[in-house]
Amino acid sequence: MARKTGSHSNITGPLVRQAAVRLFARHGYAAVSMRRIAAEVGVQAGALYLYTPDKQTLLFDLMREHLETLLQAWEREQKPDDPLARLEHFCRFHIAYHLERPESVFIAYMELRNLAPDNFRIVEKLRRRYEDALESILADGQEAGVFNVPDRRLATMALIAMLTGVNTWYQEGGRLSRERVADIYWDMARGAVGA
Amino acid sequence: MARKTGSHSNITGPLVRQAAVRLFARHGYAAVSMRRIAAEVGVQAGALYLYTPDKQTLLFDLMREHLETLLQAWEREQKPDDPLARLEHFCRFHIAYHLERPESVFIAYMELRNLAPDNFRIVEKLRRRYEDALESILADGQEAGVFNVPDRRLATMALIAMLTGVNTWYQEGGRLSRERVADIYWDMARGAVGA
DNA sequence: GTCTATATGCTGATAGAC
DNA sequence: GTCTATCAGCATATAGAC
Repeated sequence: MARKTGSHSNITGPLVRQAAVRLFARHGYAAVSMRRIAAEVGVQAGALYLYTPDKQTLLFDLMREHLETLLQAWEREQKPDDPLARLEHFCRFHIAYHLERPESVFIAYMELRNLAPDNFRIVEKLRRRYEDALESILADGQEAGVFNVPDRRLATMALIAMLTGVNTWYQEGGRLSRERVADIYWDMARGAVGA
Repeated sequence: MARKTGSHSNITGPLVRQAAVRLFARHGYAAVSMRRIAAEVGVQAGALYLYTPDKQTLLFDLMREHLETLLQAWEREQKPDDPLARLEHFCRFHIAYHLERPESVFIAYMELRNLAPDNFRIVEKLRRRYEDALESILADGQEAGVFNVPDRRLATMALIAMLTGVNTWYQEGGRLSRERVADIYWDMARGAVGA
């Protein structure tokens, strides 16, 4: 059995990404130095470049991974047939998934302007794919006569903004449980699409 | 008549703030240097310190002024008596006001984490006053039996997130006019509160 | 795989000439 | 009111020892 004595490549790499997520979310990409990320991990700054070619790529990888994981999680979900039930399912999934990883969500929304143009295009395409998942639910419900949505694209953007907004104020152990929050938001979402 | 020949104190000051708004909105507070702001204005970096004691105060002043102007504008509005009409009025005011100054709105939402703690508290108090304006409309409508809102605070946050979200996708001269967007969003807001 | 040392350059802010 | 020059510090990234 080969044992990589003293080798931490499979440990330090994830630690670097975790530290970067925490620090980027708290202080912003531009305000966080590679030195600070290294200090959080417990290595020197130079060692970071074993795990990422540069700071920009580190940010891009975090955002891309976040969105790809989100899309995979959504695609794996068992979806109901009924449009109304599917919309409810989406709302509850969205809130639960986003409350579970607030730091990655925050970065994915706040650091878009710090992406290099090529990276920005890729990330935007992934985000659009997620938005389209909701939009197709609205389209089906509209066709079935269950929803009343004058503009599907606007309704999509409005609902996602509303649902993601939970992340800006929700506090663990606060006045309301996640379950209760999801109940209330689903109620408002249903009303918003005229169902 | 005293003429301040060569004096630009009443011109350069506003130019500095305008340049800071544009650059902070586009690249983020932490990513913009005082030198770059100065270059945008057409002066040297040292001259900026005639108009602001430091970079942090410049950011704080921009955010405070934005929120104070928003609050003043809202307080000056003629409000209808009927709760439903008042909610519609708030929705249309919010969208119109925010679409009119997207850069200041962006900064006020994105740069909170770059405020010094004392400044943060002041800005948060101003924001809360604006949120409370909506919350009191919801309270009145709930009492009058016009709305069906299980949690007023949540509904407030949900509606503001939905309405402000317009700023993230709206493009001047795009597919829809501001008027049409406001119509559609008001429709969704009304549905969300069960009216 | 991690370290120290270092290059190259930009940062916020100040001093003093004009 | 604006300029130039400058301080002290920190940035990203790389080179080479161990």
